[in-house]
Amino acid sequence: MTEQKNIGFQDIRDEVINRIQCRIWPQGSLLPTELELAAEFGCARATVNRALRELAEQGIITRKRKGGTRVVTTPVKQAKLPITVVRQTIEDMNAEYRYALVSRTQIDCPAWLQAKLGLQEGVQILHLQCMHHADNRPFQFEERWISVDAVPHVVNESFLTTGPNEWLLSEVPFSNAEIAFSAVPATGQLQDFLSVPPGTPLFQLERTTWFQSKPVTFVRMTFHQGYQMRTTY
Amino acid sequence: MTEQKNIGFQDIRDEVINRIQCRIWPQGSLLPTELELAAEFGCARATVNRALRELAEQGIITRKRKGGTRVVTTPVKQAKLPITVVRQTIEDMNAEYRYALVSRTQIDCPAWLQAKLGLQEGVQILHLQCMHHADNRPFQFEERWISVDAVPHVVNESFLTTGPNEWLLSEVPFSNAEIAFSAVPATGQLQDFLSVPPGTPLFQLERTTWFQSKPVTFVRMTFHQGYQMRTTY
DNA sequence: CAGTGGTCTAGACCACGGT
DNA sequence: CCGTGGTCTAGACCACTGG
Repeated sequence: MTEQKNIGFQDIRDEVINRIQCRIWPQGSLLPTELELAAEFGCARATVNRALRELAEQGIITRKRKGGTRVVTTPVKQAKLPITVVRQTIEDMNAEYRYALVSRTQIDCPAWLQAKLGLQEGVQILHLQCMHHADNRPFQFEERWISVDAVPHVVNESFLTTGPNEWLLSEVPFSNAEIAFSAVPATGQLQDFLSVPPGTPLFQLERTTWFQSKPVTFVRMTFHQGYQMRTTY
Repeated sequence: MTEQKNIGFQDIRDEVINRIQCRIWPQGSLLPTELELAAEFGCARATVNRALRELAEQGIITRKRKGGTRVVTTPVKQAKLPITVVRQTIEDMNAEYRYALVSRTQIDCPAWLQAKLGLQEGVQILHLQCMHHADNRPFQFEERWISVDAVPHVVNESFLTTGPNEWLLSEVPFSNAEIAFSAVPATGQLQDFLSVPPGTPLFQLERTTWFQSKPVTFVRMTFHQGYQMRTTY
């Protein structure tokens, strides 16, 4: 007796993936309807729906009312990359984390930042520079601008012992952001703080953050020489 | 009469997000059970379940049987970044795409690649070098190694007019991959093909791809000076 | 052991959009 | 128009896990 467990939505999902990979359902082709699949697998339509909805979220198939379900022709893979705080990243490497505040000044919003964040004129900005070390070696130089208007009590924070990254995370959680990765040459402060010769290629991450449609902060994080950001899909 | 439409799972999801942002349910706190929420919103438990499941996938809450649903303390944001073919990227910029094959050789698998892909000894590898141009300016230099064992008929492909990226996408769709981003200096061929002075910082993406647990290809894509990869969350 | 989320069902109604 | 997916319901059973 081959015991047949009840079919679950995961079984259906895996079987659909399999049939697509085996070209039983080639790229661009039309899949059976939910009702037909439910009949084939001997389960409720809701179960098939859940399986196919998940695959649609992953971008493997597209679904249209009345149009049916199709295998996409040019899959657009979505790499999910977890954005954690630096301390986490470093501790995950089993290295000792050390934080240091470099500078902290309150300024009028410079024009370039005004434009980037879409702010009014004359807004006050808290400008911070920080260093993050791993096992006493430079790991990341962080330069950050925070809108005092968006987070008024930021002015009461010294940021001497805790980085702005972690403070903002608990203060303004679940915000939205735009991220840009690039390669930049080590110049000015970067040379000194990251201990590299001028012109050294460095990996840089810029992020603009909003909370409920209100600009909160812009940050530029530059990593040590040779840093790699990794992910999977 | 304030007409009250039926509550949908999206309404519940948005309301939960709102309550979390307003600190009605602070970080780390316990949410009501699905049954309680269903009663409050006047809908079925399945509807609440769908809403909360979605938030759990986004990493905003964590759910445990018997343990209940909690707001996470340190949200780990997941940036989704769409991986498309270069041609698509360029055409989306309204630029003219041009592809050129630089070299194509079949070789014994070098030791470093063997280790990286976990291949046997003496495996045959097709080694390709290609250039991708946008409006006749260098955009990306692509260096690729393909396992002949995994995709035997790759040897019949000249890759004179179509890049290996697009060919593999239609040949081995829906594969898994590991990705690494970094900043590298322009050296050797990179200087020439990307028309930059030696040492120029360049953004580089390396990707190893598997199909059904079998290593297929390793690719190193180096972008033109100043390239930025962007995403959102 | 008992409470909570995880999943499935059979049925229903609706919204979109191709024919 | 009418077929397809999108969603909701009321109920059920199960699996995990905290007390």
